Amino acid sequence: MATVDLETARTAALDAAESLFYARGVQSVGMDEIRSTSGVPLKRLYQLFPSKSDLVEAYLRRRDSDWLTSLTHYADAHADPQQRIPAVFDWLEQWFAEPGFRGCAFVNAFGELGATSPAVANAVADHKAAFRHYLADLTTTAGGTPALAAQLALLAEGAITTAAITGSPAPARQARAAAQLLLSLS
Amino acid sequence: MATVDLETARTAALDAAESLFYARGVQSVGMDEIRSTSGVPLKRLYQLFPSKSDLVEAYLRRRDSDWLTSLTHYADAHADPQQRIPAVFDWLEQWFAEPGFRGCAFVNAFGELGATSPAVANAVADHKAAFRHYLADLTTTAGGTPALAAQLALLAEGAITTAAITGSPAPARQARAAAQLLLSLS
DNA sequence: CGCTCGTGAGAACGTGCGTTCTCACGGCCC
DNA sequence: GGGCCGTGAGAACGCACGTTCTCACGAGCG
Repeated sequence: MATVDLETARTAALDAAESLFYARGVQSVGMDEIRSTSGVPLKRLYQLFPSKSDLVEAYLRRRDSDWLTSLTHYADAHADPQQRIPAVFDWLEQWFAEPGFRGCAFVNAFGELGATSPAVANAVADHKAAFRHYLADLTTTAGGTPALAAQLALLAEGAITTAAITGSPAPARQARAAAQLLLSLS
Repeated sequence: MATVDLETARTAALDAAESLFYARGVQSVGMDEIRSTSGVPLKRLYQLFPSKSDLVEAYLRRRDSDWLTSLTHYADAHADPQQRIPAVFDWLEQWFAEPGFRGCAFVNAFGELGATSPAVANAVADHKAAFRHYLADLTTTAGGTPALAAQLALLAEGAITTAAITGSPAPARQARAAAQLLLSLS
């Protein structure tokens, strides 16, 4: 029966979309390449995602949840709330050092499509809001103010962008040091 | 004589390219729209810029120099070196509040084309390096270390991205406050 | 005055790609 | 076993757009 693999097909499509869109940008990847990479025939691709924009949005939504899940698992593993914030930057450093790292998928998508697609702009805004929200939780748990949390978010954001453009994971350590300093003042 | 307006045509073309590319992204603006907006006929556009990629690169190069010139004029107007660094963030805040602000043109271009065009990736890297270099000058003049300069750059970078995505100029003030704190520790 | 050469306006060409259509195939139900 | 329906593979369509070509025009020169 075919309906069985509907979910697997969806996963395969999203896997292909994620690796291709992230590596090369949305507009330089055609639906045909999604098809050949995923093995999901075009017809079913369009059953699952009525248009390319739908696939793009689903890609962003899934990546949002995966990314944040991975980060929170890593940081929350530290029992001491004071150590969870530096751990965020450690996690970033590992991410930056991964082969194929090319910055924040959401920032990239925003630059590419934010001006022409409100759906993309919203997905990006939601992702960043979720990240700031998580950081705010960590910060208040560690005894910091919301203002500090906002500053830590800026450091992380700047580190991601700078690491992408320079191709070096060093910004993670610089941001971590600044975060520690700001944290120690509160 | 036609050769007279070669420079004016070039300027008009770059003006149109800048406003259109920045507002909507490179790939959603066609050469024909550059033509109609600038008034420069297609033939001459292709004399000035043999391909769209050349126009894109020229757009980035000119914006790099204009952007940095505007920033340095603003910050260097402050006699006290200690005040120049906060002034950078004041300048950012004014920029963020401008109508049509849509983040850093270079970060946007990187997300759109960085993976497929080395020329764009290089232009972006050069721009960010120039910015960091300027900030490093300001920082050492104010008695800070290179490490501090790097952290200030991350704050600025994060503020730009966050302001773009949230549509609010508030990140400039948050980054300014963090910068002042870090500066006061050195 | 006629010839030439560069220009401007816009048509035309080629390609890439999002989306849809064709058609033969293979299970499933009566 | 025979019609029916969904499937897979891929061709086909339509459009957008980068790039080039056509052609009529007007200035400069012998």
